[in-house]
Amino acid sequence: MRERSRITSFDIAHRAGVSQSTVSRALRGSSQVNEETRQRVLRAVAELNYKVDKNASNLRRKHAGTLALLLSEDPTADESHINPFFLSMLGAITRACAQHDYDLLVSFQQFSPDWHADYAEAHKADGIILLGYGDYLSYCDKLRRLAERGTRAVRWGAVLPGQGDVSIGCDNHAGGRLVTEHLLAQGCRRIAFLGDASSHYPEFFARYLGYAETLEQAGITVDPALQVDAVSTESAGQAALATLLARGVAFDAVFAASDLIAIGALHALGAHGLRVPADVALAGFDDIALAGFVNPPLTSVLQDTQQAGRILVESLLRLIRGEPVASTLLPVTLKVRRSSLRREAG
Amino acid sequence: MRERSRITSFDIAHRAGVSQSTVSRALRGSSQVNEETRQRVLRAVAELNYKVDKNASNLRRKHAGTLALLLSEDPTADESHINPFFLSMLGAITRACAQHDYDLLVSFQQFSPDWHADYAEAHKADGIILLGYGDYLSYCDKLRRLAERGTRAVRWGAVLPGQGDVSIGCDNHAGGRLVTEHLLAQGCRRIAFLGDASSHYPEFFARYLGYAETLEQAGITVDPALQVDAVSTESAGQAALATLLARGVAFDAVFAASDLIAIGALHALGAHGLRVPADVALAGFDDIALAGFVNPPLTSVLQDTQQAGRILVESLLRLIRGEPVASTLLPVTLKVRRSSLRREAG
DNA sequence: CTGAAAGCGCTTACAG
DNA sequence: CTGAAAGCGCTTACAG
Repeated sequence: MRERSRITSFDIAHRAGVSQSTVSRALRGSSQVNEETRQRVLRAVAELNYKVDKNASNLRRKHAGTLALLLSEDPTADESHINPFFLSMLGAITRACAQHDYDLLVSFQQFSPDWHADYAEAHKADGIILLGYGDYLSYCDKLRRLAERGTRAVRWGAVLPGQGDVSIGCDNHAGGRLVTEHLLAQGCRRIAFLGDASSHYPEFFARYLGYAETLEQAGITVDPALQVDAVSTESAGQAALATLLARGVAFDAVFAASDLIAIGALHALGAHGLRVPADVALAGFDDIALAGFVNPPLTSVLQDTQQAGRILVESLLRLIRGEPVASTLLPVTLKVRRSSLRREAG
Repeated sequence: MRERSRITSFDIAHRAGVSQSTVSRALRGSSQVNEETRQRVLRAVAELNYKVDKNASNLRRKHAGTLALLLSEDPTADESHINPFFLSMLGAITRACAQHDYDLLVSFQQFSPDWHADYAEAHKADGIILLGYGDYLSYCDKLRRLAERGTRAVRWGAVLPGQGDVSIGCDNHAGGRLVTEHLLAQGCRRIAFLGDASSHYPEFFARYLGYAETLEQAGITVDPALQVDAVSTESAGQAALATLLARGVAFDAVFAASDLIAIGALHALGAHGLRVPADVALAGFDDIALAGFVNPPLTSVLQDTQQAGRILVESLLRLIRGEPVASTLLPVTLKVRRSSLRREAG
């Protein structure tokens, strides 16, 4: 495959006038090597443009030096339209991996149904990061199987009490409250919720619970007719809003469980001649880049993906080192934009 | 790191009652192994849930079984806001790698300036895929250095005559023509171009040349005051449109060199009280998912990312096998949406 | 068709 | 502080 004969640690040893073991020690930063010797080795390495062979090193150390990222999106989602929220996470995870000198292997679940076997067990990766809004219950037993086999895994998602796994997630419940309180403060009283609200989608469900709780505390009865299921895509958002309209119930605000749903809803509202925010206030969740660029700009809940990515990687590395790791619940921030400002837009 | 002792090919050999070499042969699909023996091996593999150790296999075969994807965005781009166009490519590339049984290592250039050394030379990957709108001239010599060291690389980008490398790109020139012809057909005569138009950004430049050529063939003189530099971000698009307005030149259409630029421009137009398409027709390039969801929906040029990803991977694999590989120029399609329809919207 | 053996390029006890 | 040697788990000539 590679025609020019490889430079190995023996070549370095020869050039530096030391043994191959010393080269290895010098390069791995062993403290028990003379500083002058180390410098000689480092010079030879630079001159010959040598790089340690990862396969050999990893084989010997029984360590892959690699984390695998498994992204499982809703089956309904078109693979070419991955949720931008995940892209943002991917960037953060990639960066965190690089900082810890780990490689990142990326895989999309749709393409490899047998991922639990493919990955961690092939010893390609020391651990895996699970990302995705897939049905939670449906992969609970996959998670269990992974754990049984000693595979280290962390996941982005709902942080639920009594979970055996390590989850990093944002405070969806608080996010649901923030949005709902804001909409109430704008004078809205009939607030629709677009998004699945069941234990199959615990993140959406927590947002829904925050919404429902806030309404009740404000003395407003939660109307089931105002909730419509939707997975996190624009088309699901469009469809959900159409369903809502078809029900003929009155509503003065829409709280979409994700920005993609909100953008779909925005589209559908416009198509039905409803103005945002004048007729209907609208808010989403995730604060994807796009949220600030739709018209009107979309009120949303910011999750700090940079921090999330870092914590996912660091938690996994701790797990790999056998250290105790707890789940983490990250705070959220409400980003108010024009889509929900009825007072000004009146 | 991994407490439970690993299952190796020796365990399989023992259980199947054959030698370890036979296990290896059976698993690599060697034709010189008895079908019955192979079945016995396969059964033992299934029972013990064995997986070939990639590190050992790759070390022995001098083969990484991995491709590296290097994404280099504009330095100005916020890392959390990667161009969705690239996400779409990433999906396609991941899928193509999986189909060819290669792993994909992902890296973002901002995080590792010395990528040319880090990657291919560390023998982590058999070859690399370069993705990104970075300054072309500035990495021409990086490309040359990679080639000198025998690194296999393919890139997504402009396909220029006389390039020594393997590039896969879309027909940007044709795309520029399509957009411009369409805007002319809508009755526009003063069409601005937002995007860098120099050899530093050959893709944008090709789009610009298609634009300029079409105008001239229509008897319209290209006015340099109507071109404003912009890299591919929303904020650059906003800034470019502000610059255009500040120049005080009249324009009835904007052709943005990318959808992100177009969306930034759309934002800025709205802020200045200019209606799209009534006052200004607008078109972008890339046809990202978002293009259909902004208001009004954005006319754009579709590049087939699924096909592009597949061809990038297949070209690289051919290069790795030492087969001759040519650059590929992919066709584009104009997607007309409301943002450019002045006739109807007039 | 199958087995015994060498070796891929490292890391790390073990002995000095 | 340094070297000689074993061995990580495979693949693949080599010999039958």
